[in-house]
Parts: sequence; structure tokens; C-alpha cells
Amino acid sequence: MSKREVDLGDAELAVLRVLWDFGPQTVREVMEHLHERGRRVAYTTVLTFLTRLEQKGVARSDRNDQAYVYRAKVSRASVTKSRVKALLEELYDGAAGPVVMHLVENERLTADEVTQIRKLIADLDAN
Amino acid sequence: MSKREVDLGDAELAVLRVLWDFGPQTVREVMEHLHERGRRVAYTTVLTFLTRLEQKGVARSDRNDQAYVYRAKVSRASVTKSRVKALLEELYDGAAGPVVMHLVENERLTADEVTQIRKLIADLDAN
DNA sequence: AGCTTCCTACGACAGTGGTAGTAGAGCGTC
DNA sequence: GACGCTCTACTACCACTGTCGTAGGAAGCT
Repeated sequence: MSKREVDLGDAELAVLRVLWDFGPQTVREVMEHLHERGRRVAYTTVLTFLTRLEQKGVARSDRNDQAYVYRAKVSRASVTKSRVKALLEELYDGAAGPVVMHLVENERLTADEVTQIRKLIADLDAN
Repeated sequence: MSKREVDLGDAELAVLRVLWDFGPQTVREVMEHLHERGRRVAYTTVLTFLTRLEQKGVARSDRNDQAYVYRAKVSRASVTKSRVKALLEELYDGAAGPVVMHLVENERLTADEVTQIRKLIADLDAN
């Protein structure tokens, strides 16, 4: 039903981000990283999330030493893609224009980003 | 907790969109519009959604004749704003760049949109 | 061998979202 | 004035998400 390939809650995504940002880790390490980011969750909560992420096919685990090590199986880019797509679909039947407009107008972009966007736009014009 | 001011589910949002797209309506009319859009929901389901939207402060109703007429209290733009913000926060700690990049690269834009974006970018450069 | 510590498995529970049924009020028609 | 249609209020229910507790195994310290 949902347009999202990968249907993840906010807290699950936060866990996945830790895997993206810090690479393969044990439950405990993930928990510590979450704590550093101000997300105060219990060990078993993290375990639950990692288990669910694995069930959903977006992470996997390998036994190592005494503890399982979890790693992301999907990239940040692919999650971005599906979530952005879901958002466009929900709000504008899939049209990207209004959201790009909104972003360029209302959100801060660094000078580098602006340059890159200008370049992309120029490339588009080349067609 | 969630970054979204207005925390709406997909189905709730679909109802809100009908209010945006067709203006103030009765429950029955909303239901019919949803059916036209392929969303086969029961009358009472629509009623539930409208009631919830009202509770959440994003719609309101006025008694009129025999039935309540519901209308949106928040604009599509403001919902776009908060959902886009939530998405940026979730995935990139709020940075807009990567998502703009993704959109320009991967989503179809009309010629008009491209022109508009180029203009916006030019304006940004003017600062 | 017993105690401590760390790990995983499993279960639990409340909140929310999606979906709908039923009951009862108001009104039009015979 | 009884029947039926339409509307709203209330309740229900399941799946999913966020959150954790408890139980029990492995492994080391004393």
C-alpha cells in the first residue's frame, strides 16, 4: 500500500543512520552512539530495532566473537530515494517541482550546494 | 518528539488533500472524491478521519443544513514545509543539499520548473 | 563451584493509524 | 405515526512502532 519500499519508523531510521555513519557495530556500540546523539534508549530497545531492521531486510548481522555485529544492507541514497518519492506522491501526485522550489526557497543551502545545483540545472538544459 | 508539527498518517493526508483540492465538503462528498481517486473506504472511515483531522487542528467543521461541512485549516504549503523538514532531519540532520541534488538528478522536472529553479538559484547567487 | 557480567530470545504493553460496525437522532414520505 | 434514509457518536479491532523487562546461556573472576 505504502509507496515506501522500506517502511521504517523514525526510531528505526535513527538506528540505521548509526550503522551508516559508523559502520558495522555491535548492539552495545549502536546504543552508545545513539546516546551520544541524545537518544536515550535501553539496550534491549536497540536490540529490538536491530532485529526488526534485519527482519525488514535493511540490515544484517554476523556472529563475531561474543556478540553479533550489525551492518546496513541498504544505502542512505536508496532510502532517500524511496522516502522522497513517497513524499512527492503523498503531497503532489509525484511531481517534484513544488518540493524543489520549496527547498531552494526556504532551506539553507551552502555555496557549494548552490554551485552544484546550478551545474545540474545547466546539464538538464543541455537536453 | 517527532519533528512534524502536524503528525498525519498517509490515509489522513489523502483526506486532507481532498479538502485542499475540492474545498469545503461534507463527509459524503469527501468519500466520493476518495473513491474517484481509487481509495475505497467506507463512509464511517472517512468520518473517523475527518474527526481526527479536526482533533489534530488541521481541519474544522461547520454545521450546515443537515450535515457538517469540513474544510482544511492548514495549507498544503505548510504541510509540505513540515514534512520536508522532518525528512531532512531524519536523513541528513536537516541539510537540504543532498535532497535537492537527488530531486534534480532523479526526478522529472518540467521545462517550466527548470526555468523557475534557475531563476531562484540566480536570486540566491545575488546575495 | 558460585557469582557477576554480558549477550540474545521472547514476550509485553501502550499509543497511533487504518478500517469499519452499530446505535441512535433528525427528517421526509406515505 | 411508522418506515426508511442519512447523518453523527461511540466503540472496536488489528497491525505496527517505540519502549522495555525478564529469563536463560556463555564466559570470566575469586
